[in-house]
Amino acid sequence: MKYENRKDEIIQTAALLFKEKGYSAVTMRDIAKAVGVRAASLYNHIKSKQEILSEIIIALAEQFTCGMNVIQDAEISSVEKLKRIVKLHVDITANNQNGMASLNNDWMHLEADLDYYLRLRKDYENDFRTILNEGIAKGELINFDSEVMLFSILSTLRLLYGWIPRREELNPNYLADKLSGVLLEGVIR
Amino acid sequence: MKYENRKDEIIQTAALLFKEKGYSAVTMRDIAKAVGVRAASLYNHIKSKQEILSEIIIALAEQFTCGMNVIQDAEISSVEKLKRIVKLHVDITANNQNGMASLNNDWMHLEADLDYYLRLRKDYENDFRTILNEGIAKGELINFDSEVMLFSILSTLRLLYGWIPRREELNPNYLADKLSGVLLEGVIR
DNA sequence: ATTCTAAACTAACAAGTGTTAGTTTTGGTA
DNA sequence: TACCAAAACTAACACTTGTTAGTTTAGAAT
Repeated sequence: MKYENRKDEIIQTAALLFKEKGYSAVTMRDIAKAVGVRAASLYNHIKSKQEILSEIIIALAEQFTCGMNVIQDAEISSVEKLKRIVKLHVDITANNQNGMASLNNDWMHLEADLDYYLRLRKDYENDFRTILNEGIAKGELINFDSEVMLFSILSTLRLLYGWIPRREELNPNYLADKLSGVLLEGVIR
Repeated sequence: MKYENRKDEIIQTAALLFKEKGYSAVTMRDIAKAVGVRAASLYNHIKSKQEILSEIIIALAEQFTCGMNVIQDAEISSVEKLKRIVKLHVDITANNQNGMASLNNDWMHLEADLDYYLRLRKDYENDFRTILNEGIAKGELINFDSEVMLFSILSTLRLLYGWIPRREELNPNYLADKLSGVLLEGVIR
């Protein structure tokens, strides 16, 4: 059972098209054709093109917020928290590669939900920053510029969506492990 | 002297708008208004909207190709080559933040030059891969999955464009140094 | 068999798209 | 001053956009 219902089918189909061409370049007629229906029929299930984008992005942003809250409250080392963040990104991305493209590239086309999205993203980044600074303070992490560390790790995790699909043979646990290794331990012997 | 001529002004202005909303969401009338002119007047300087995108992306792609060729031919260690790649990205991005957004997000809207762009990108990635594999073979780099290493480093470098502008106080040498540190040596003490 | 509702359809809209044709303005050179 | 080309302008084009109105179809419940 690939889709829960027609609305879900429309949203998932749209997410695929948004990933390939971006939100603005995809028309309601494109989505309709991919679903096998006329453009006007889409409006029996969704309110607007905007609503499709919002449902894709907000659902994902809330998954990240939720996952981060769990990690933050766990009583584990800072390094372990970083590993769980990597795992969080790998898991969410593996389950929704197409939607992650919209989250990364089309968030600025949100209208009603733009402020809400920006708040979620800012909070997420602040939580991430806090974990890094705690790790530095406790001596678990090298005392590099924590902004550079945040940017470096997060940008890799953000582009996972365009990379995972090409290596479907990999299971998420293996990938999260390897990625944690490279991101946290570096590449120099 | 900010612009070489009016064509250059149009292209740089367009690049800024493309970064903010994406190629497809920016209209010729948007570009014209930002330049301070009517849309039809743009066509005295450029052939089409497509041409603007091509000039932005291809110029940058060729800079990377050129830079990579120099690095590849240098007689230096693999680690030193990686550091020079980081510097290459920092320098090009610092000089063209807006254009880098198009290179990353709007390349799929290229038409005539799409194949050429894809070839340049593929060659660049292959050269990068070769440097990593040589480093592993010579024992300079940890024997991690080289595809994971390639993805991890390159994805960070690709998103520099959205991050550099927020820290204009940093000079490129300092940033390249810090970034090389985190990317190559990791963050764990 | 009849009813009814969800969901498909056709047709059309007003606004916006990239681009062209033809005309006027501008500012340096003869 | 007269000229001329570069570059601005106005007006319009053919087409595409998201969306709505009104109608028909399909299939489950009575």
